[in-house]
Amino acid sequence: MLTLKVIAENREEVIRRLAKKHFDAREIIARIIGWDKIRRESQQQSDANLAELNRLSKTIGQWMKEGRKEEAEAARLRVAEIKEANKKLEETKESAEKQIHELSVQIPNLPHDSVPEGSRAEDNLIEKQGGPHPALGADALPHWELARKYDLIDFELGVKITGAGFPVYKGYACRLQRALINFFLDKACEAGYTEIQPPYLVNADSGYGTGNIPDKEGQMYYVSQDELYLIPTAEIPVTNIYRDVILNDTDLPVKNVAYSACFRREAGSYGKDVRGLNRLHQFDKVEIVRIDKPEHSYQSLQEMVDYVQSLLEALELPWRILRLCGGDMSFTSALTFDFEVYSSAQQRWLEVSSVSNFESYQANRLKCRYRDANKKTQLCHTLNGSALALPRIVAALLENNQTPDGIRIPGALIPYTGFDLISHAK
RNA sequence: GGAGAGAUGCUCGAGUGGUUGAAGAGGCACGCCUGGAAAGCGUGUAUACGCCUAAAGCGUAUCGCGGGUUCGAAUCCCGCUCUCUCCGCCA
Repeated sequence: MLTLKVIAENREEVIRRLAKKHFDAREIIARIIGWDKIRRESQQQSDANLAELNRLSKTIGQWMKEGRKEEAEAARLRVAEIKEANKKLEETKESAEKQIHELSVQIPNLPHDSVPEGSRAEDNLIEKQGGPHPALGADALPHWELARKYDLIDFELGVKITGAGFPVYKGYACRLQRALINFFLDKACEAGYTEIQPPYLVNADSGYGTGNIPDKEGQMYYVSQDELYLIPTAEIPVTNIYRDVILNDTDLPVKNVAYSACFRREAGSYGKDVRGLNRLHQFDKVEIVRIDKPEHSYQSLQEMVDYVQSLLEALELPWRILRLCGGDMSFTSALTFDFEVYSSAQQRWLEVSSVSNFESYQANRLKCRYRDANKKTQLCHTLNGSALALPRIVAALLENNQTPDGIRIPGALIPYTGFDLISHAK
């Protein structure tokens, strides 16, 4: 969330910038500032009272020793009075703090100045594109047909065991997935990321820290017996490593990478969007996370974008990078680049990665700070990106690389798969 | 799951009702010393909020978390969480 300081000191600018996200912040900010006034006033009075109380307590102790009973008794009565008066003040202060907090979490992050205007996915800006587009015949099959043809993925079996959106991978598909995970992890380690294996279930504090709670609470599976959430992305546990942590400026940028299974309820999705591997309740993903100094975070973002691009090029897939418009960005992001891969048989672009700079928005919730060169603590910037999510990569690999002889494996993956062609069920 | 013990600052560790934000040691930083280093000596070493334009300074809160007793709580009482040990179970 935005800091109170930013909201209060740059009121008009905040309102102006949030308009790009189609969020009218005027009223909510006015309310926050109103509560802040109440908060300050009640704290000032309350602190003054407590100061007197502390003074009196010490004096009473002194007087008791000296045997000045009557004076001590009078002071004791005075303390009771102050305490009674302070009760109300503290209640006022606490409720003001609560209001400020509840209102603050409703305000999305400020979009970066370079975020394009727009409200829908069509308004996103195509930043860059590349990769080979295969020339497929009219008889090209979508990946769910290929999955059946080569007995790679059994969607119906998943329905039987669990439900829709939980496919069962078999044989070559499993090898391909393991290959991709290892390939992505190896590449990230080569690029200087430290590998993390995080828990797949997180508590509410962690969900809150990254902004998934309360905003996207309904998208997470919840284990009520233990009050834990299944992670929709490794971003949550990995970023929360740094919750309530003060880093040294020499530690930054922190660069972590984690593979995890991801679980998403995807409530409200339907139609061709969810066909085959396009949208699943459980999938695998390798995620990169960075914690950085504010002045360096946009360079980090660029490095992450370049890195993800290099993965797609190594996989020889047709890709494009979108700079998301204000209306299509997430609540918590300041600048997001989406990566899409062209799924040639479906003839549509599939999102395979989303790389974002959250600036200090998450860090403020996480209380993730660092000590700068002047030993002052200030909020870090957090960034993350998929590098990469598997299912749509698998879909695109199957579709784009289909040949009459079978499905060709890109060269970079062959050392990991141990085969270069999927030509029959296995 | 059952029984017991514990949770103090960057770390270890003292503290069982009164200038204790907290002894002592270690670590770290800076300074002195040295040709250089080590040793030694000295100084410093939490966070949040509020007051102040800012700094300095001052006030308040914080000794796992929440509540209570008391003029006064790290210290007493209650609840919760977590950690450790033993038993049970188990990849």
